[in-house]
Amino acid sequence: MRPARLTRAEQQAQTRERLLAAAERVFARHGYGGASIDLISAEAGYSKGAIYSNFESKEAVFLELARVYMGRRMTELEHVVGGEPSKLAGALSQWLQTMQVDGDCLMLVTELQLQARRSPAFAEQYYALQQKQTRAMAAVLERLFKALGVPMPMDPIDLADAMLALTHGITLQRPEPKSGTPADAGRVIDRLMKTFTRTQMARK
Amino acid sequence: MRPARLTRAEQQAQTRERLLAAAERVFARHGYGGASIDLISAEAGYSKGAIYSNFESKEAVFLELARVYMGRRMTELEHVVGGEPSKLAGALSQWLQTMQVDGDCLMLVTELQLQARRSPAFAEQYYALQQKQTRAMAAVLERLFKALGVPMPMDPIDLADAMLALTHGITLQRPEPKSGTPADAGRVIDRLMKTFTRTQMARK
Amino acid sequence: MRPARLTRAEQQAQTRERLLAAAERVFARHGYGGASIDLISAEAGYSKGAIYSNFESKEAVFLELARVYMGRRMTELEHVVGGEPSKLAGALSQWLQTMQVDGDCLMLVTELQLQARRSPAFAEQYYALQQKQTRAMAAVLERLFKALGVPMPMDPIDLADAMLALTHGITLQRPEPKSGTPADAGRVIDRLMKTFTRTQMARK
Amino acid sequence: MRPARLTRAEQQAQTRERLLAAAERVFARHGYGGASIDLISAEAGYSKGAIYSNFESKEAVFLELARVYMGRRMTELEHVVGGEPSKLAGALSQWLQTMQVDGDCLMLVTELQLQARRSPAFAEQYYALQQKQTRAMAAVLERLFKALGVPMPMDPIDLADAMLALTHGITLQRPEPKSGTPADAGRVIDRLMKTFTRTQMARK
DNA sequence: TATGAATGAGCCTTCATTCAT
DNA sequence: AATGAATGAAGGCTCATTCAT
Repeated sequence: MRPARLTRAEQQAQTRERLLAAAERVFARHGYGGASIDLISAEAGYSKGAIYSNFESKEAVFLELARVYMGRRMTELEHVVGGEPSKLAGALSQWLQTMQVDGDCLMLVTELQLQARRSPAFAEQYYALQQKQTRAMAAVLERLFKALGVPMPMDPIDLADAMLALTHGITLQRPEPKSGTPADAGRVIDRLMKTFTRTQMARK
Repeated sequence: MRPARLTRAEQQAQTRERLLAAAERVFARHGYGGASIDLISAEAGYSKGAIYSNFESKEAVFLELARVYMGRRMTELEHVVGGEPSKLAGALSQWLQTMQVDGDCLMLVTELQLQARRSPAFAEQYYALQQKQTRAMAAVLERLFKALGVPMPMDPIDLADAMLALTHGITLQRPEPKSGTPADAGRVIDRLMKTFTRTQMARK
Repeated sequence: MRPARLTRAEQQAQTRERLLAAAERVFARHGYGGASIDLISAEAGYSKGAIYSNFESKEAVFLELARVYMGRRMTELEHVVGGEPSKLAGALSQWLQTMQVDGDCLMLVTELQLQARRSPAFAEQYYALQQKQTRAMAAVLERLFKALGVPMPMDPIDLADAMLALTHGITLQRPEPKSGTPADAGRVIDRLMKTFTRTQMARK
Repeated sequence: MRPARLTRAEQQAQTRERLLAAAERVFARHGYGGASIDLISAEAGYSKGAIYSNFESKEAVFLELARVYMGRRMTELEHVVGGEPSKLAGALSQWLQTMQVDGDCLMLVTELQLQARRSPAFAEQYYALQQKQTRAMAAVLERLFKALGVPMPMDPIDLADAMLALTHGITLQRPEPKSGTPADAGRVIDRLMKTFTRTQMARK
């Protein structure tokens, strides 16, 4: 049987993961500039040094976080694509809403995008990840419109881009919904989506 | 006759304006946290102290900048509303494109929105300004759809919100267009706009 | 008749006096380091510039203040010396108590003494003024003991020195008396004084 | 066996002590306001940051210094109380003279007292320490008078207060004795002390 | 590997001082 | 003479990073 004690490698992996999870919360809450190494390591229950044992620098933590976070979102999105056609619209809406429900998530993405605008090195990595996401989203939309028997109103990639931008943009430009209040932004997005599909049908 | 030398009040007004202009560039380039008082004053050609002769604090500079910047955008938008109906669509598109052409503008707005999420005091002031903008935008859209004889696909305020969010979001999520390259994002927005109006007409 | 308007010279003298009075309050309240030129001039109802029109520098204001303040105390003390012998003890006690009643006065004297320890230039001026004060005090004591028919327990200058030091020291080392509460320090000083005179009488 | 190298805790304790020793010198020389963190850390041979690794803030350094310094004086005083009765007067005189010999000590105490007048938080801590000192001093005086068979001329606490105030006050109001010159103030204090005790005996 | 004391660059802010008005 | 905008040198403090333990 596996011993209760973790091996060295597992230990370190665990530390790394905890640090990244803490970094996600702290970067989201305080932004890149406002997040200090001290804050992050304390949030993870470690000392400053632990970060430097696992990452090159503060920026490296951020970069790795970008990879991990975007990867997670991608995985979720792939589940949506692979799901049942009848549940596509709902699952998509759900996926999009995450950003509105989870304020941390919004702030984190915004910080990533700002960083990409500022650091070319970071940009290269980040835009590649984002492009993958857009493509996956486009695939979802294609399946969705096909399932509805409605022609797409524009290039799928452009539409995917627009949907992602809209979701992010509308959430960012509104006050954080008070807990308990339903995120109003979701309603607008859904409404827009329906407009597309319904009016298209009407067209025929 | 007016003296060649500026009066003291004029002098100070000039300094203030130059500082704000510099602040706009620096905040946009480095973000709120990354913009230092030193950087801003140097960019304006003054010493650090000049800022504190004209503003209460760094945050006060940022707040004033928000007011001035949003005010400018509002004035432009009001010109669009007041313009000739036939040129409405073009003028609107133009107005929206500013954000894509001017990277500074984008970064600044993003910083404003982030700050609003972080500082309740700032939020209060900022969201009020933004709401005014949304309303003006809604008025433009109403005039536009009426001129085209097309019913609006949704509540004008929601649509205005969506258009603004989309413009901002799509620009932020794309790499900064290399100078010379046309901003690709504009194409998507225009395409979306046309989809709305054309399909609606088809509906009849 | 004298015109209501002051002459130039009178105007300036008035400004100077007001500035010094303000300086006294502000230096006392905030100490030399904590008193800013802005604070002083504002307290006097003028702008910063007024100070530099009337004094060389911040230190010059302090120096002049020392002269004016010590001069005032000397004048008061001379009134005590010149007064009626029977009222000598009371008047002296009164004079000493000023320091305990007026917290500002205490802080100011302390600041002067500290400055004298730090700046040799200042020291030269200050100790001369203080010596005059001590001599005057010694004269008062001599008259007092003679009036009481009691021999002085020690050299008059030494005793004067001791009394002044005691008054200052005991006030400084106690918490500021809450307004309304009688200054407790006065009691100790009077007690000490009586001890001297009474016990001396008993000696005979 | 103990390693030649200090353990980490010992290292830090050493740093802390050196910083405090440096702070004592610098605060004494320049006063609270004039002592900068830079100056203190440089005097100790460390960088600015070392102070913030060991103390909360500048005021915390000062407060800790007050504790350490007053503690040291208390310990010395307790040795005086516990000493042989016959040597009491001499030891006491010695203890009091420290303030006159050590200019730094004087300035430091004065700064402490000023700070207590300005900061209520500091006051609370400081006056408690001072009260302990006064009580110890009162105990010394009681033993002294008893050993001499002389009744105390007033309440022991009041007399202790007066002696401490006198010592401090007389030193502060005199020019710093040139090195080599005997501190003249000591003579006055001893003379005063003798007056008390001798005259009291005469009384009988 | 993880710790955390120490470093030192950099930040926001204050303030004595200057000088054109 | 008085004003107050602008200067520029500090000052207290934060924080990414290093390194001995």
